[in-house]
Amino acid sequence: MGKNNMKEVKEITNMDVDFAQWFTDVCTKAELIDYSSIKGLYIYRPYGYAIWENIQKILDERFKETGHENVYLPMLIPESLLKKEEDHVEGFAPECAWVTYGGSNKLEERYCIRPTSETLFCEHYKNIIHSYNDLPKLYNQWCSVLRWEKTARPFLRHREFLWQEGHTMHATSEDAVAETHQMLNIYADFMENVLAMPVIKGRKTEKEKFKGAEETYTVECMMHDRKALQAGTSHYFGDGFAKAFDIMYSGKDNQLHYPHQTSWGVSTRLIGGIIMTHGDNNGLILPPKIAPVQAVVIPVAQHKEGVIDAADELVSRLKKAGVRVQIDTTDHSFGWKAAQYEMKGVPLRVEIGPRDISNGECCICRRDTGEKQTINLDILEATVLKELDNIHAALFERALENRKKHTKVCQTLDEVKNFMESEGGFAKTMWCGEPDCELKMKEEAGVTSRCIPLEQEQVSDVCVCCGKPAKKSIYWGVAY
RNA sequence: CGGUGUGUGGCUCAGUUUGGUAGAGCGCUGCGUUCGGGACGCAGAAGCCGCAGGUUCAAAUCCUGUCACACCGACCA
Repeated sequence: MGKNNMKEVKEITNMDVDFAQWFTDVCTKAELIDYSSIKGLYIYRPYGYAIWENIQKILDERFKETGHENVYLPMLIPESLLKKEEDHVEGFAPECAWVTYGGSNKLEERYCIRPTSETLFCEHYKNIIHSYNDLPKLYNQWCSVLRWEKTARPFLRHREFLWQEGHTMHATSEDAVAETHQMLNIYADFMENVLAMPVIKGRKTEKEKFKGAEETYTVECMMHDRKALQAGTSHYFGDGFAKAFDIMYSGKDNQLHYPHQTSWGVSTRLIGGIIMTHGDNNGLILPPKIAPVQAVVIPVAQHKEGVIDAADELVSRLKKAGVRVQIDTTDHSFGWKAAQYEMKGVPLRVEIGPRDISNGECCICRRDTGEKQTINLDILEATVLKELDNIHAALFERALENRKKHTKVCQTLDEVKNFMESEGGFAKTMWCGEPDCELKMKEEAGVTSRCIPLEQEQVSDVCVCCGKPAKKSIYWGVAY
């Protein structure tokens, strides 16, 4: 192992100085995103979109393995349809964008550009669910949705963003609850084992749950700056929507029943999570499993006889081994290329120059640690594959360390306040369950409840806020 | 939606106070020398000064309006 030869990139803001600026610098300089002429509507550039495609590919496989089918529903929702479920419309109406003209004619009824598709799925389900034989319906849709947010940030808060939304209908509440948990677990597994982002699985409080849901489950992640990111959600709806939309099926008992519903989703916000979990002052660091380019081959002194050929040989060998690999034969200097691919977070850099060629070697450099090793060409594929695994493990470990280091068990509100003011992170406490206490935590300590973790731990006997007996443990933090 | 700040070649900005030929660095293109951590020389291209009105002989500069972006709040995947 060689020494760390990386040097800090000048063009991006230091993350310890201004994390928000560092984040936007990475988004634009790593060529993930560009601004469009409308606020909150961003252009996903090829490199950024490729990350999303890799996320899609892996998640889509897992959805299909668990029996889900992809569908596509319209992008416009008639106002009357959106209004059918009261809580739901109350939650989304303030941020809807409306289509009011068709050509040059004003429409009889205005259409909302979907902010989410529960209502459309319900309208459709009403048509196709009649019998217990029609259940379950396990549908998923990959699409974009529109929410007219007041503020916008790349990946974290778009007005239009890409996501998947699963919408399922089940004969019994038990089945629906099981589905809700199954999908939460798929998300958690995906985030940890593919994105190398450690998650806390939990349930949202009444205040934080999705409008119209009976229960909202969440996977919460801690970013490098110790703020929380809700990385995915899974909702159990009970039969509320079914009742509002009059969806019924005949059971084996020849009686009419309401089906029970779920929905679950993750969005391109995950990319924001990846950036803020793994990135450093040299730019992006991509988890190998979703990196569009897993290894970049850089020929050194490429004008010299045989160098490009030797580099091409490495590329085709790695391709054959299943590695997503690229070569850079542009005229930029070696140093420029090294910095460039660090900025873009490519997990491994493979260097080969005249000296290596005569020794039958090449040099491999890890993005996450900067460690370099010179290896015999015989073990090229094995080393690259092994190092990609090592990088994944190291990224996960580092993120987990960060979360552990900045999670504190607190007994009193003052303790939470001090913790948030001094270092910040997740405060783990007991909570009595009263909304008033939750509100007070926000007012006094500036934190919102992140989740009631599924893995409960009795860290005290009384509520952190009011001091009354409490049975639930809960995480608090500042959220994105 | 409130507070603050900013809009000038692709990027970072100077020029605005005091109106008078559109500037610099980086990047880009070409040629040559370089090539194991952001190389160098020479030559070149590139701007309706965010947008719309107004004042003036004359506006990047003054006035009015508007749009966008950034940060901080309130709201949110």
